Amino acid sequence: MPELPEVEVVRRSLSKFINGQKIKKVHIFNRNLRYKIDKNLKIFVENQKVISTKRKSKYLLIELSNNYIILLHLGMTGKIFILEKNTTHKTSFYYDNFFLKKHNHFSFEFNKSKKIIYNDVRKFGFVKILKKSEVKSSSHLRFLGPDPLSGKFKNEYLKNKLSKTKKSVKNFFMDQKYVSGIGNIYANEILHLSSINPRKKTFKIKKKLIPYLVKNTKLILKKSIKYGGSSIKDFKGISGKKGDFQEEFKVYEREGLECKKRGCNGKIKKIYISNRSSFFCPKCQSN
DNA sequence: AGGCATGTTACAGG
DNA sequence: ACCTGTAACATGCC
Repeated sequence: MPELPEVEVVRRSLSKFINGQKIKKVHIFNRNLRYKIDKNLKIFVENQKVISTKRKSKYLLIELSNNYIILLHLGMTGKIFILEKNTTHKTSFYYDNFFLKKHNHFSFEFNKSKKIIYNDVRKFGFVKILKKSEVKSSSHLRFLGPDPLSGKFKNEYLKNKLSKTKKSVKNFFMDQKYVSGIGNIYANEILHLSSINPRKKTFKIKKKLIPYLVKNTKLILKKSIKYGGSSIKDFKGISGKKGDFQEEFKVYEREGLECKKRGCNGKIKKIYISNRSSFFCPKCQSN
């Protein structure tokens, strides 16, 4: 499910739900994730209050009152479910339903009728507990480039990096050390909006186009967040709500269909770049 | 049945 | 050193 917009959508609702709350109980159902869940998770987390819920790239960082951080990555299929009983509307429906679901890995209980569950079909996600002071230098966050929605991702930065690498522009946008948070879907969409061929080598990109690339990157990601993220396969927000940005896809998964750009009637093509499916319009992305 | 899938990481080879 | 392709991880969907 999760690239930057989906993780941000999750973060926003999660932070409303858990910030300021004390985690009374941790349950571990299945320790097998990308990294085996640390048995000590319980010890560090139980009886701590949630101070903040932040996002860095595709990672979620839950800050606790004991100066530890829960570092969470959703991998491809990680989901967080909110379970709240005694509410009049839909959330109560999810309560019993999701508790019995397959692929639950762990849960945090705030009180008898309020918990969150981490569920991950493909087990590519992980959860780690780190000292606050060690987070930035951790192997996961250490080499991350700027968040594309931050002020650091601007024309000069992109110009500088694009000129110094020989990758295809699509691989560049998916490379977390240059820009962090963009994956396959949004890389495709950003390049289409910017009329740039995904195979184009970064150093060959016209300098003139760089401000558009920066602008379009931010635009696509923000728009997706506004739509609640993309629900391909089965991404859902934490109380079970679907995102709608997939309706806005201009190229992703649109092989053979007509290009949606105004005045362009090209046919979307699917190719593989570094083994990842890539979609583009040969007519308006011939650059 | 086989190919494909939103992510990350390691390795081989050019 | 940089880049690409391949594979691995685990599971489900078409």
